Amino acid sequence: MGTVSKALLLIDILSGPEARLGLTEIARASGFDKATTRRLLVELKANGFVEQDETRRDYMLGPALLRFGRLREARFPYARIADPVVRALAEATGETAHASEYGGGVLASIAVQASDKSNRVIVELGEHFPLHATASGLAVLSASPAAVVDAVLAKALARFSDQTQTDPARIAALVEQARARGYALSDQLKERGVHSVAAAIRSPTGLPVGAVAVAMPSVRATPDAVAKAGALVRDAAADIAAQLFGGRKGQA
Amino acid sequence: MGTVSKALLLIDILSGPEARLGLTEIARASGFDKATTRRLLVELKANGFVEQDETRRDYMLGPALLRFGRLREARFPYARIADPVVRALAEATGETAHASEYGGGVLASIAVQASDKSNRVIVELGEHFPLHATASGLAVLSASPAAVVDAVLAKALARFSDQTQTDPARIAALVEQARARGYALSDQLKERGVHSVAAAIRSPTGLPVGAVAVAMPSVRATPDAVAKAGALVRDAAADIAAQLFGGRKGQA
DNA sequence: TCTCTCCTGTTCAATATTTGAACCAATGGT
DNA sequence: ACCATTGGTTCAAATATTGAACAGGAGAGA
Repeated sequence: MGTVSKALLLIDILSGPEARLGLTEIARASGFDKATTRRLLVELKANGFVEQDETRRDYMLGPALLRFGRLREARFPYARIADPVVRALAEATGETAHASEYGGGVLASIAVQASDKSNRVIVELGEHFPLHATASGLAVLSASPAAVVDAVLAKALARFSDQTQTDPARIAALVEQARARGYALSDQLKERGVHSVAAAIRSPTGLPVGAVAVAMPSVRATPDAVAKAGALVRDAAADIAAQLFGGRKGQA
Repeated sequence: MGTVSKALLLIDILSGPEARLGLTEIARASGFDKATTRRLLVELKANGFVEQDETRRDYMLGPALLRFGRLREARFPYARIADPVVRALAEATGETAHASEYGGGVLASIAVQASDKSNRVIVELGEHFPLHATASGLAVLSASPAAVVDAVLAKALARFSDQTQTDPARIAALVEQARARGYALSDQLKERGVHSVAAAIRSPTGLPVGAVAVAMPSVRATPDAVAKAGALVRDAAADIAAQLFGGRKGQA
């Protein structure tokens, strides 16, 4: 693992549920030595990627991330385009809808609109979606080259619920179904009681840049509701792709 | 210069005016060897901080930046708070207004509202403000400890216009005036014909987290207009600080 | 088609950086 | 007063980084 990846892992750790972490906590979470962790943090801090509280001495995400993030968004307006589509999707289905972006091997939510029902699925902004155990992940895999799918299924098959599939062949079958159907399903794969429907957002080259999904409590996941959501997420994905890549010069 | 800083410099380069750059261009811009540059890029790419076009082979800012930037913003909602204040400021003065964030030694714009006059000052989102030659920079220095001011004035004194001050003592005097006045002025320091007025946004510890500014063409920078803008930016800065740090547990 | 040029990407011995156990000082709880 | 835990520092040993030279491909021009 290169030094750069180590530093970026620290940023990842600071993106966890705890917004502010002390040196020792970060060292523990990363598995690096305290001295190493600190040197990395100091360097990240000097570049504005993390910020340190003057008095409490703990660390948090820095302002540079916002700056670069805004620039990225200005050049590739994923969130700006996905946001309204996600809101419309939540309104049309009455369920929680979200869009995620795929990059660097991770799929993470970038836009969320919660359902207004009292029994609803909660999705956090920035939350990671394991590729093998979420509808969004399966959708992304269904738009990825076979080599990538194989590589993913060869390793990361964490178990989240008693419904999580961990057999590569079974997951490959789910991916294949998703490809044929145009959208992916997750029937409580990651969490009991949650049923998700997702479609991949594809670049002009066909590769996935992310996914749009609707997540509903299993009790409301009737075949009809699922089919309706499936058609809607497929349209939403196509809509986002069209807006992202529509009138522009080629983007990957 | 540590490895991490080198990698982050590449991100900085990719934030330049050219959104997509090839390996050789990035190597040239950074001054690193081609092999080094590539290794860093590959590692950044594996973490989603840069993205590479599959066919053109050139590099651009990656999706992870947006993800972390949104998280940063969710935890420290600088842009969300600054945006409306900046818009109000632009409306009240009829001039271009902007807010910038300070971190990692750089001060960069994070919110901009252009004047609707035809003769107006243009400020780009993400644009850097040299600390010694802009009103925003002087405002930040005026809220910084003397040691920091000295360190800054000891090195970076680039010349931008024939009005740019490069004598540390002269700049220190401007900083002192800004401190006494509560806002800083830049009379064509960076660019001929541009007059700016800025106030620092201070955390509860007194340290600057950024600045708010109004930038007007010199022809409209009458003493009255400047004084009015000064009072407004001072209020705007206090407003933003109050909202940022108001009802919350201590933030740096 | 051949050649020339500029590009991305690779290799490996020389070199500079990173690493981590042991250390210090400070703080807070008992 | 003590112990446990924190942030931070040191320096020889271990490891990752460096960069000149190289390979292969794409495009331009003759």
